Amino acid sequence: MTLADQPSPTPAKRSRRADAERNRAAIIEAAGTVFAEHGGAVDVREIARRSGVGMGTLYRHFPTKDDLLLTVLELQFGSWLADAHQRATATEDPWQALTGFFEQMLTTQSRNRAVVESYTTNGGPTPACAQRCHSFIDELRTRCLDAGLLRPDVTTADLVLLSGSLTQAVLTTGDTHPGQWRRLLRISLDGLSSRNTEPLPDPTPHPDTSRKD
Amino acid sequence: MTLADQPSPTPAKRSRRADAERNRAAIIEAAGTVFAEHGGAVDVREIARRSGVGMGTLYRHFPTKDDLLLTVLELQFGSWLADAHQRATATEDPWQALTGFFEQMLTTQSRNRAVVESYTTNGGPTPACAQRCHSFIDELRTRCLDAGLLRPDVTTADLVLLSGSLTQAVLTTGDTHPGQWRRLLRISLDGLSSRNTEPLPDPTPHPDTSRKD
Amino acid sequence: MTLADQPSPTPAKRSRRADAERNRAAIIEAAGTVFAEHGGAVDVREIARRSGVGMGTLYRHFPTKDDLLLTVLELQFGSWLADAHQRATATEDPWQALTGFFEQMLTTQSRNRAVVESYTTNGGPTPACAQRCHSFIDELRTRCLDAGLLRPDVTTADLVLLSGSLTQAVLTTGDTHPGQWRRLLRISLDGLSSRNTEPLPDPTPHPDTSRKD
Amino acid sequence: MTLADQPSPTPAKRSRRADAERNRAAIIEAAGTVFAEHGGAVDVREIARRSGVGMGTLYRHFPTKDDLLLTVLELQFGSWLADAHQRATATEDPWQALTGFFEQMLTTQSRNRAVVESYTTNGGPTPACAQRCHSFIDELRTRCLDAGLLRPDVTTADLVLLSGSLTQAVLTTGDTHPGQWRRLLRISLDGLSSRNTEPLPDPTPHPDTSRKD
DNA sequence: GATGAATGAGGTTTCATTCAT
DNA sequence: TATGAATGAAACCTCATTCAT
Repeated sequence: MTLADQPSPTPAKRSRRADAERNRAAIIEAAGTVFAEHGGAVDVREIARRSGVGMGTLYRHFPTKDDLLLTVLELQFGSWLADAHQRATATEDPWQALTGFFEQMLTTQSRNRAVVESYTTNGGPTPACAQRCHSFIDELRTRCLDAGLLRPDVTTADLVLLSGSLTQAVLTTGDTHPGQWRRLLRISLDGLSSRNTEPLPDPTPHPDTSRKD
Repeated sequence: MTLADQPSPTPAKRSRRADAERNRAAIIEAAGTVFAEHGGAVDVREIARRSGVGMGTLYRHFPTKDDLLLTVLELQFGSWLADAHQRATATEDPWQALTGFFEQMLTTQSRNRAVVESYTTNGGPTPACAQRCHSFIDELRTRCLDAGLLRPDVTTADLVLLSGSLTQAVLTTGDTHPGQWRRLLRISLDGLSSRNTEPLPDPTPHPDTSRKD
Repeated sequence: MTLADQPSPTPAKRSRRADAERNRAAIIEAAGTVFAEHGGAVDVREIARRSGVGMGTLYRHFPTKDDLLLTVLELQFGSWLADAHQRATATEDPWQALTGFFEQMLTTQSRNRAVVESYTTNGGPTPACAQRCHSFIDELRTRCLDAGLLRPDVTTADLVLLSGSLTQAVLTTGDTHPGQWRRLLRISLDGLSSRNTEPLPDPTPHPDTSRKD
Repeated sequence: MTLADQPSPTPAKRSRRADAERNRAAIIEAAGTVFAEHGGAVDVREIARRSGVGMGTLYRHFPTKDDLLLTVLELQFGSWLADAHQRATATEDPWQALTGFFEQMLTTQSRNRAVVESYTTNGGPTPACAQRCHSFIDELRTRCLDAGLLRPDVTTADLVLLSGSLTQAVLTTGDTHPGQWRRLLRISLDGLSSRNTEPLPDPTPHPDTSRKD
């Protein structure tokens, strides 16, 4: 594709690999779309059809439907996180970085049923993904805290939970009220700002301070 | 089969009715539990087993699995809404009423997979349910607005969306971090308070300010 | 079908069960035939077709293809062993009892691919079956030994192994040379008789008496 | 690809041939092992993997899985028979020759699932193989008969059948009771000896002397 | 009206064979 | 010519729904 393309010294073995790789990419792309549209319960055949390969090819690349789903989710998650990282690094203002992160996350994962399902079922595509996401959000949080912009007792877990929660909202309103989630995001961000001085409730509430039932 | 079969003057038809009603109730109760535990994708047989009736009986009362699911969701939703109404009426302070509403909603719908799924898929169990919920929340909003406690441009749709969004968070953390969602709720409520003066973004963004794609 | 058929006092519940039982029997019968003809690797659909039931019915009665196979084998084995027991008890002469046992076994299991496969793979349909068979053969052996008719160092394991071995021979010649296995049986029985006085080789041969490779 | 590719005066075509022959040998060797271990139902890929060639190469040499299986069986059978022949020729004592033949057969074909399967399914790898085996056994039989060591009415078919039968026994006990089949062999051989004077039953029993069923 | 067995389309996965490189 | 990815027809099994009793 680039000018530097080796015209002939490439061994034959390579060209086959390229074809397989193209198929693999097609499968992943199709699966990404289909899973996003219909969730993880779709018929595998739909993916095979959409990617233009036979069932056998699909199962050669991914030994199990679940493997395919996980691979797709991890890839989507990975590329999203990479993008998020880059944007955050490029943004001077800590609060802007945090805001931008949420914006991008919700824009990207909007309409992706499989991703939202994964949040509901496993708290994220994969434990590893969840961990990476946690680390990244922790950076954003630290930056905001150091700048005195974030409520001091907001934990990373709070922000992670907020992400998943908003993701759900985006999916819900995706088709009908496209822009509405931004309002919710603003509300949440305002609630996160250091202007709010009251401490957040203890995650493990004292039995005497909580109501009976 | 014998004459003694009808011990009371009640005609046979009526006793059938009572029996049928009891069955219907058993089915609904069992379905409520099972759908809440496993989501809408459970095997119908599990419900028949748990309710102690045969498949035929179940399908006599509910012609479709989906009918059963909807009925159950509507009933659960109805009783929840009635309770919410009563509590709200009994609460003087508008803000307390709003807060209590969210608390109760999230406490009740926590761990109910079917309800959360319904928010994701259809924005609520039923259009009718969504409408009733909307109306009720509108009342709470109006009370808070009149008392000057709520951000003036918060719409009812915003609050409804927030409900669904938080519901998701509750389900996610239900088993592992039981109390954490209360922190998220506090953050959101703080963001809703009238202390926040900046206007919320327009739900239907102007074409010139939004990006092309 | 017979005159004694109860016209009505049979409760409804019973009749359903009877139908199901008839289906179950039909499945077992069909499976018995099909497995015997084609071995354990046949398509389950063939069994469903032959028994006149749908796939679901088949899988309601037997949760797994393997369950079905095992059930069929156990039943066939059980009825065969019961018959064998009865015959042996009815036979005075110990040697005749032993002979008759082999005759009946080989006659019955002739042409049954699944049974022979089970001997090859697991040494019998089931550990339990193998055990019962072992016990029964042990009785026969003891009777012959006590009468001084059997080579004294023949073990029950030897006889069991001989059974499986001959079974194979029967299957092989079943279609082409129907009666030939009887000659083999006679040869084996002659080899088992106490006329043969030389001791049998030790099952764990001494390293010095065995050849190098 | 370069001129140096042809170090010897042999034309390129010939080196191809050599390569192809090496591949064919590798396939046969691997297939022999794999079929012996797992039987004829193994995945063809396992053979390709073990032989280090691609699927295409495999199918160029053997147009069908069954062709490969048959070829392998014939070869194994051929080399086995050649060895058997040589040993028999080298053995003076006829009875020893017969005994040695069985010993060698059972030792060699022990643990070879494909061979045993072939006996069950087709009475041997191939009609041709069966024929050659038959001829060879016939020689052994004649020698023993001439020496007056063998029961006079033992046919070659009897001995062939006995071979297949014992083969099965060997496979069955191969892993668990390695030496036991030798006891069975001894019993059979004792039954074959001319000490046994009673005539063997007629292979095609007269309808009047045989029982009705 | 109740029962639960029966149905069969549809889902995931395997594997002998072909074909583009 | 060798390669191994691609193919797709089964194979096994599930489950919403119907129906005979």
